[in-house]
Amino acid sequence: MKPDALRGHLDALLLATLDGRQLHGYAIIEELQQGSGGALDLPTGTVYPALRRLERAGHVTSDWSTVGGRKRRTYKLTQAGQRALLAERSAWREFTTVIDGVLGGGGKWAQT
Amino acid sequence: MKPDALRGHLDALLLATLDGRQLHGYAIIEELQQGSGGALDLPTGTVYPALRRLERAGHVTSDWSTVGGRKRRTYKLTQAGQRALLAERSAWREFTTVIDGVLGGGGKWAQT
DNA sequence: GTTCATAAGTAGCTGACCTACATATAGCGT
DNA sequence: ACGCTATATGTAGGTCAGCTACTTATGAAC
Repeated sequence: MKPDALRGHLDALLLATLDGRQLHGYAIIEELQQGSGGALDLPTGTVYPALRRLERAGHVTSDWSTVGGRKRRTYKLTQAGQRALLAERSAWREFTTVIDGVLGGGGKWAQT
Repeated sequence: MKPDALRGHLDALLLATLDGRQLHGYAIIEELQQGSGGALDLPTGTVYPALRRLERAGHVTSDWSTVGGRKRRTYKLTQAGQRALLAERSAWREFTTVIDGVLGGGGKWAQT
């Protein structure tokens, strides 16, 4: 998959990954990798700043913990984040519906 | 719909709109607007440069014509453009499958 | 004669995402 | 002791697609 097709949809992926659980950045990356069958291999330089953005936006909060001597910053959704996730999901549905319409039936075939 | 969710998918829309017919830029914009039920309202500053990009890439060719005293640059797909459209369609399908997986079933529910 | 619809275009900005790098600990092998 | 790999977090800087705003031009309507 071309790397920046994600543009504008990364937040949705992160919020969805954090839905109902607490994860740290590194774990989120692995989770997305596995959950997509290897199709999503997000670099840390993409994910960490994105999580900070989400935190600044109030959609997630973070806490530090130490596991096996290593520091982790674990994130979880806020209530605003939950709401944002719902919004992202419906925006995604609308988006795919529109594009599907053009790509599949918006052209010359359209037989209404 | 948030304006730049399109990033990376505009080419697919333009190629699909031109599939099997010749259109000029202004008509493409209107076509996309109608074909999407008003959801897609692309500014000319987005579409014209994109068409030029596609022409540089060899995916479309353009010819000038004059209708009612107004000059139009009409575009049509090249064979490479046809191939590109097929590629864009399958990339789109893959993309939505991956994101749908994460957004819908990639999280805690995944009950495989 | 000015306003609207049609038609095409450029200039400049923004910012999300990428690439590449820096930092640090634990554990393993040698 | 030393280096390498996996784990874990982060920053600096660049790219470039798409956006905003503007310019140019014709024909029709008023």
